[in-house]
Amino acid sequence: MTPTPPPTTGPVSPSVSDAELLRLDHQVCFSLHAASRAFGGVYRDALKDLGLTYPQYLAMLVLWEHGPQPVKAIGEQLRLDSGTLSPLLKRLEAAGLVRRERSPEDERSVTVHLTDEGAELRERALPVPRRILAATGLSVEEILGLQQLLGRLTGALDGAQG
Amino acid sequence: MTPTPPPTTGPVSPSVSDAELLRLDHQVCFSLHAASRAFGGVYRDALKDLGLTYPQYLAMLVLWEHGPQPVKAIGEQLRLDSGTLSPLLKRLEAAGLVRRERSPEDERSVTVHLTDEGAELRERALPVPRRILAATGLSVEEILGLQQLLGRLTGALDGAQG
DNA sequence: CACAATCAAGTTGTGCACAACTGAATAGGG
DNA sequence: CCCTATTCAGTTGTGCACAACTTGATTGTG
Repeated sequence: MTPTPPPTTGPVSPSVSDAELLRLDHQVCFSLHAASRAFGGVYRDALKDLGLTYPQYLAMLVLWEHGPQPVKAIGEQLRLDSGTLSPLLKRLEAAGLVRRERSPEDERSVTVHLTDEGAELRERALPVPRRILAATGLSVEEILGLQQLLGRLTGALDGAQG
Repeated sequence: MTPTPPPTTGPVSPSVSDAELLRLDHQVCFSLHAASRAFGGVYRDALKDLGLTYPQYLAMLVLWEHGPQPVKAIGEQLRLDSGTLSPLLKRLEAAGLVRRERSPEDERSVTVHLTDEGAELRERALPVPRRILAATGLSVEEILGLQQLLGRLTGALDGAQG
């Protein structure tokens, strides 16, 4: 019955129709979107006691792991620009967790430091990941596989546009 | 003050320290977050010509697939509440793609219909998924596997809290 | 019937994401 | 040395996500 639908583009099996892809696509993009927001919900609960949002927690992870660094470096690790980071870091500063200082060598740059309070918060954050990992219901192996696949995916998508 | 590493939860290998998990966790949550946003960027490009954002496209997919339905039903399929959907649908209505009508049977409910213009937009959206799929650099099999894993993940996370 | 509980959609307020832009500082080329 | 281009952080504006709340309709129970 199929008079061979148009072989529009390269690597994708051309035996699948556009109309079918519109549904498959629904599933893929939606699955990722939903998973990301479901993660956000679980983190919201886990981080409530710490007074952090999920992206604020990501920023704190960077500082806990790698110490004081400029806004730009944090942005590169989280793939966020200053339009997102500037207000986020100001909120962390208002909460007393970080300090922002103009770099003396380069007056354009602002270095973000942990305060004592911010450094101490790490202790209270330590049990969070185990809680999250348990909530995923996945094995460590599956998590690692997912991570690797997502890494490849992000690399390809970033390369395609952006 | 536990000298023994806490056997806190069940399925997670207790041989991994909290400190290591704090880094693993960084990778997992971050990978998903980054992948989701990378997807958003590619969709942004692909949907620019259609004048749709990514979440607006998701809402249109639901209407293209399943026809007119109440706001609540759309919200259940996209896992979005009225706080997100109400303004989004108002923007789609302002763009002339949908119409919203109070249901005569239940005056609380608002049914969302496609306009002719909204229905026609589907034709122009047909090539989008193939473009996205190509940008992922993944095979259809990998996509399906990812989808399935993400579905399990979302189910577990939604069950854990939310 | 009356009235409390529930339900749908919408509103408000906070925070994130990102494009487009501003302003100040620095680096580089003539 | 000057002047242009680039870089970094920040600001503005739009849209999404979600909690908490409001409003009006419906349902259920006494």
